[in-house]
Amino acid sequence: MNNSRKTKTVQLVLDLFNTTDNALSVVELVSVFRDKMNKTTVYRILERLEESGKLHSFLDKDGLKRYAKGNQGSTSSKSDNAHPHFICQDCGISSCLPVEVKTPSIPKYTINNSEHLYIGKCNEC
Amino acid sequence: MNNSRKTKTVQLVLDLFNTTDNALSVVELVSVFRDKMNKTTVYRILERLEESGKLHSFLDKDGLKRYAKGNQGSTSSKSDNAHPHFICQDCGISSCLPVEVKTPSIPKYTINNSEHLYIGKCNEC
DNA sequence: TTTACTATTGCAACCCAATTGCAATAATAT
DNA sequence: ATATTATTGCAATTGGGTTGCAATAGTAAA
Repeated sequence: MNNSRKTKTVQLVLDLFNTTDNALSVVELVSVFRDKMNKTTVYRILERLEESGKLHSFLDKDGLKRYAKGNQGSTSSKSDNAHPHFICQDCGISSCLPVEVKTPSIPKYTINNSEHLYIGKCNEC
Repeated sequence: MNNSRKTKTVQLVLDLFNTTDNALSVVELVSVFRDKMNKTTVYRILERLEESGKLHSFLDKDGLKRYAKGNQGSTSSKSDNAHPHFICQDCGISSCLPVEVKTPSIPKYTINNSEHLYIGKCNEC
């Protein structure tokens, strides 16, 4: 049996992520859905969509949580398919970069996971 | 003239950072200096030490601000001397990794700054 | 020294992203 | 239809971080 229910609110969130590949901050999402659902609901839906691998998340340079399409792990091998995230210092748009990131091996350290954030200017700015 | 004053509180903070190369979270520092100075003072001293290049900071994977010795920029060429930061998933210890990080060039994107965080196990754990 | 100037600090209040408890609601299986 | 329970709304709370302002204490000049 499948535990997840197809609610209208979840569908709204999925619909939005089907229109963009950008990484959207929870703050934005809460605002976007201001009239459609409760703030707490937004947080919880995103949480579930990440757990099920439909979205992945990271913290941007302001410590705000952002979500984007796709699965970046939740499985053991999170570092295998790690990709950098970009955020434009001018317009604030954020996206996943389709680039391989190779984790350096450090003596005496085991690295299981990595986060890479690039700050700069996008092609629009 | 030098604008910065040698206060007892600043000296306490500097003394602590002279005993370790680790990256300490502000939360830890506020707790450590609980009886010596006010929370706000800790925040402001760290801010000033970073401005003057004696410390540098980053956000860890929980979004907590951490400070460690050294200058990671504040000048224009922040990405030039960027180094990754490590945090142990077991004991929580965090440190700067003495490794070069090369920023990939992405078509149509200008990257001015980058943050790299590795999560894993330190040699103690 | 003593005085004047102002950087620094302490305190209380505040900001805001994120979380929690719980009752009400609405999917889904039978 | 009905029972079950995942999901939601709401209000309150948590916690890292910030701000305003008066009091305090370095520091330079007299």
